[in-house]
Amino acid sequence: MANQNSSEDIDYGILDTLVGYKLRRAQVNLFNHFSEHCSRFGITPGLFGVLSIVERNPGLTQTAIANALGNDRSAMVSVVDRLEAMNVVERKPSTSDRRSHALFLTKHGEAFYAELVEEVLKHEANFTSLLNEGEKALIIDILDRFAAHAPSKA
Amino acid sequence: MANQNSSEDIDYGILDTLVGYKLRRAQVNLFNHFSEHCSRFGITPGLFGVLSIVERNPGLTQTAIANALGNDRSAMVSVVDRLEAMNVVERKPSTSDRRSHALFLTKHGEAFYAELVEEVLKHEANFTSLLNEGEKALIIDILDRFAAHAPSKA
DNA sequence: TATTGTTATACTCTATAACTATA
DNA sequence: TATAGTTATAGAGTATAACAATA
Repeated sequence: MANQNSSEDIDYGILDTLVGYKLRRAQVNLFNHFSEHCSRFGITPGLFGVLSIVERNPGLTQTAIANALGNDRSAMVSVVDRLEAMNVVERKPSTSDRRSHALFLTKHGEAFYAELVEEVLKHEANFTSLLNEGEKALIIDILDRFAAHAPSKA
Repeated sequence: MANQNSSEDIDYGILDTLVGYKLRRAQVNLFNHFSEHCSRFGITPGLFGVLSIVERNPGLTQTAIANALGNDRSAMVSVVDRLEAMNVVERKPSTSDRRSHALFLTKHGEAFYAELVEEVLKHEANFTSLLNEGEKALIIDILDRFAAHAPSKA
C-alpha cells in the first residue's frame, strides 16, 4: 500500500484553471447541502425555485414560470403535480385564457414557504460565511454575467 | 395580449440573492456552451475531466480517478468504455494489482487531447472575457472554498 | 396558425446494491 | 475481511415531439 493515489496526489492540470469545472464542483456541494438541509420539507432546489416565483408572482402560468427559470414547460407538469400533492400550490383556471392555469400558494403553502425560507437562509449563510466583505455581491454579479452571456460560436 | 409575463416582469425575490441559484444558472449556461463548442469532438465536460486527469496522471486506476473527480466508481465504467471506443484511452492491466486497470491516453488520444484543450481554452476565454482584472483568480478561489466546505448540520 | 398543458418518450447523470475476482 | 471493476437498476433532471383544447 505504498501509494493508494489519494486525492492529494492528483495533478488536476488544466481543470484547476477552468471556471466551468470549478463551478460544477461548487454547485454539486451546495446542491447536496441544500437537499440535506431541506429534506424535512421534501423540497429540492428546483422545487424551491418554482415556489419562490409563485410566491412573488401569484397567478403566473406554468409556461411563464418555466421561462423565468430557464426550463421547459413540459418539466413543469410533474413539479406542479408534486407541489399540489404537498398542498402548497394550487392550479386555478385562468380567467382570461381557458388554456392556461394560474398558480398560487395555498394558505398552508404560505406558512410552509415562510418556514422554508428560514431554512434556506441558514443554508445560504453557512456558505456565505466563507466570503469576505464584498465578495458575495461580487460573485453574484459575476455569476449573473456568466448566466446572461450568449457566447459567439467562434 | 396586454401582459404575456415576459421574463422582465418577473420578481425573482430571494432567488436573486442566493448563491446556489446563481451558481446553477451560470453553470447550465457554461455547460451548454462547452457542449456546443466541443461537439465535434464528441466530448462532454465530464469526459473532459476524466481525460485531463488521465493525461496528467497516467496509470491511475478507475477508482482513483472517480475519487479525484468526486464521482462514484460505477459511473466510470461507461465513461471509460466510451473513451476506449473513441480510441483515446486504454485500459492496461495493473502490474501490481490484478483487480485494477491502469488508464493511459493512447497515441491518438494525446493528439486528440491537445487539440481538444485548444478548443476548451477558447470556450473558457469566451467567458473569462467577461471578467475584469483579478476577478478570475478571485472567483476560482471562492469556488474552491465552496467546493471544499463541509457545512455543519446546524 | 400559434399556444397551453399534457403525455409519452428518451437521454444523461448520479447513486446504490450486489456480484466476481482478486487482495 | 476488504477492495476493483462491473452489472443491474432506479431516480432525478432535462429535452423533444405530438396531441387536444383553446386562442
